[in-house]
Amino acid sequence: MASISDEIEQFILSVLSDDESVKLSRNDLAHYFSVAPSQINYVLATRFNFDKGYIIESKRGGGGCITLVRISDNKEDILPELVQELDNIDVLTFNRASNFTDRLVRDEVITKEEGDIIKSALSDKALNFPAHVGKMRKNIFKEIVIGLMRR
Amino acid sequence: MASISDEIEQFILSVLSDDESVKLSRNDLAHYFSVAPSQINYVLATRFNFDKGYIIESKRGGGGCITLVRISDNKEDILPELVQELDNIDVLTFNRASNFTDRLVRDEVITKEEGDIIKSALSDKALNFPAHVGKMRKNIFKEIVIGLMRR
DNA sequence: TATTGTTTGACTTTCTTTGACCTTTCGCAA
DNA sequence: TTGCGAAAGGTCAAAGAAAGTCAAACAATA
Repeated sequence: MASISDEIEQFILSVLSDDESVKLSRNDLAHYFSVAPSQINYVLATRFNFDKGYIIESKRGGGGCITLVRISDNKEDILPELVQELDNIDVLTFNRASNFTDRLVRDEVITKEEGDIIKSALSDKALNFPAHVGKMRKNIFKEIVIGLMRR
Repeated sequence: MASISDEIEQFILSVLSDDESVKLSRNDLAHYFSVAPSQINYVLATRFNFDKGYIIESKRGGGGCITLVRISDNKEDILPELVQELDNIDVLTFNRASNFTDRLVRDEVITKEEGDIIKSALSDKALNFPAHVGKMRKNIFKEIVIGLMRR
């Protein structure tokens, strides 16, 4: 017995088709399936999350919408591995972040210039604030990596 | 599903084209797009503000109009000016950081890809930690800009 | 029965759109 | 020359239009 969430999942998959991304209207979807709008969030959170290979972006307000992006798995699987690596650690030193970045440059996932930007963002100087430096740097770096995966 | 403000933005960009400035009639624009005249102000304030690299001048009364000027500083001056701007503020919202970044991309100081990395690093998601978000984002961004100056 | 997964709704946040009222400028008439 | 009215544009707050969050209620399953 398929739940309505399963149906919504199938529907979204069908409109996604072979495309790399789709724009969805949360309200329209909810209305179409006669469910609460927040159920769309539930479906996205459970069926189209990062672990399942998707990135969700959205904009609120008038003209707002949800963009669902399928992560291409063949391109660079260094990046998903890196995210997993980051998920497995609690804090990240600048040194380690720097090593990761160098590897991305060496493997031509990013340019040297882009690597430099990342190192700037993660430098001790950039993060000189009074708490949990390691955790937050990890956070930032993870976000940067996720951003790169969209290329 | 672009909002009408997005359409107006695109229209203005198209009439601006490669020119350094363009004269606009608020009333005509509003009438052309069937919106309230003040919506033109909204588009200018959100899409063509100083942070994004534009200056708005206007004259009221009969024959009055709005002049939109694309700031064209020397490329070498953009980054130092930005650092100074950052020194003058205490906190930096993501929105403002995003505007600054867009300008750097527009004026070809950085590539779009590099801009995306910066936005990732400065996103609320990346900085979701429990204290002084604004201050620290400013810090990070300043470091990124200083890093870019070394190129 | 305990746990896991689904559905709903109240409340929040963000961005857009509108309208009422204000200010500046110009041309014309007294 | 002054004053008035029309013709711009400006400001600001309220309403509207999305999407997000979170916890409680409900359902299914081990």
